[in-house]
Amino acid sequence: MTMATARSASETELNILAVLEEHGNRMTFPRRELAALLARWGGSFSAEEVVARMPILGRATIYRTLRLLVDLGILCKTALMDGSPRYSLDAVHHHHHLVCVTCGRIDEFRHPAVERMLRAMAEQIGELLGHRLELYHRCESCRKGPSVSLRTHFHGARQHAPGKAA
Amino acid sequence: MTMATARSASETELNILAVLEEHGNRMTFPRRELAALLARWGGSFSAEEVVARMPILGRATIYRTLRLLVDLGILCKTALMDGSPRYSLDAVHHHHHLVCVTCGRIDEFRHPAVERMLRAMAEQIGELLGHRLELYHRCESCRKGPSVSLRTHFHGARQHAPGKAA
DNA sequence: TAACTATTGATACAATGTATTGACAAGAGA
DNA sequence: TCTCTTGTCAATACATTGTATCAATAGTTA
Repeated sequence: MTMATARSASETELNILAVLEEHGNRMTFPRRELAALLARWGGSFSAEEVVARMPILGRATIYRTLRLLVDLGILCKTALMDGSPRYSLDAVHHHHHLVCVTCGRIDEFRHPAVERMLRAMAEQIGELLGHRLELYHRCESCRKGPSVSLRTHFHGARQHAPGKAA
Repeated sequence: MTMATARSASETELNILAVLEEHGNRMTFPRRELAALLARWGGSFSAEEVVARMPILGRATIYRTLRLLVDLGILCKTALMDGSPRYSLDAVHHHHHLVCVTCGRIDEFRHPAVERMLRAMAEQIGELLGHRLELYHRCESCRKGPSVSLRTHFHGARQHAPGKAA
């Protein structure tokens, strides 16, 4: 299984700014601030967590910028098992997600078995326009240590539950 | 690829009521009404669409009942490519989803390639607690006829787009 | 039938965004 | 360098998709 390799925060920050510029976006104060913040973040985050850490910026600006970064392929928008959205840096270009149900940690991975499956399905379907694959587990530190839960209350409907899936 | 086989609406309705009862739930007016409605629906639907067609019932009741039915494995909650939730009847017990990006039609399927992939990943990860797999395409009728779009405006972030995925 | 309790409906609120709009500032051209 | 155009911002209102609360009610059982 190929896992994403880390990049330094400042390198990531410069990369974000570069991609923004390449696509003809202006280099504004909010975008610089957000690039710096997200590059340093480490792990996954919700939009509101970013809002809380950047009270100088307007909420709408933050949501707009997150969407822009997702569109540019800089961020990934993934769902926890309960469906609530999380953002994370997109290190590898095409990949899938390994999401910890306890702490919300999101790892990117590539695996031949997944690629094989997608090729097989594309052939069956004829026109595969996109896909969504998330695997839920408990990460190493959550399996050991006293698990720090991500949120008090998990709401919404779960996806395929333990007994049904895998 | 194994596709789900249809069941008659009244048969489905009785099945919903039976499962509800088996789990010690009371047979109330809203539940009977919703069982009848959903059994006849055909295709996928949003919670608000159900609310609109059942103005006699309270919104909270409808959301509560949908969640109950998802928990009981009668309904599936799936996401469109833009992330917006859709409900559909769960015909096969363990399955995956083929979602039409144009009309929102959701088909269930099972495929050995997917099962193989899940087994391989479970072995790698050690503890696979759940997964989410959706494949996006355009269904047969949307590929032919003048496509009737599901909603005017698609908002939110897309998942892996054509160029990136598959 | 009475009593017990799950369920309902109304309402408020939470999470996660998008649309609108007037103000402003970044960057292009003179 | 100055101005002008236009993208961008912040504020705000609103949309979508739910959940929490709580008094009233209706299913179920004794």
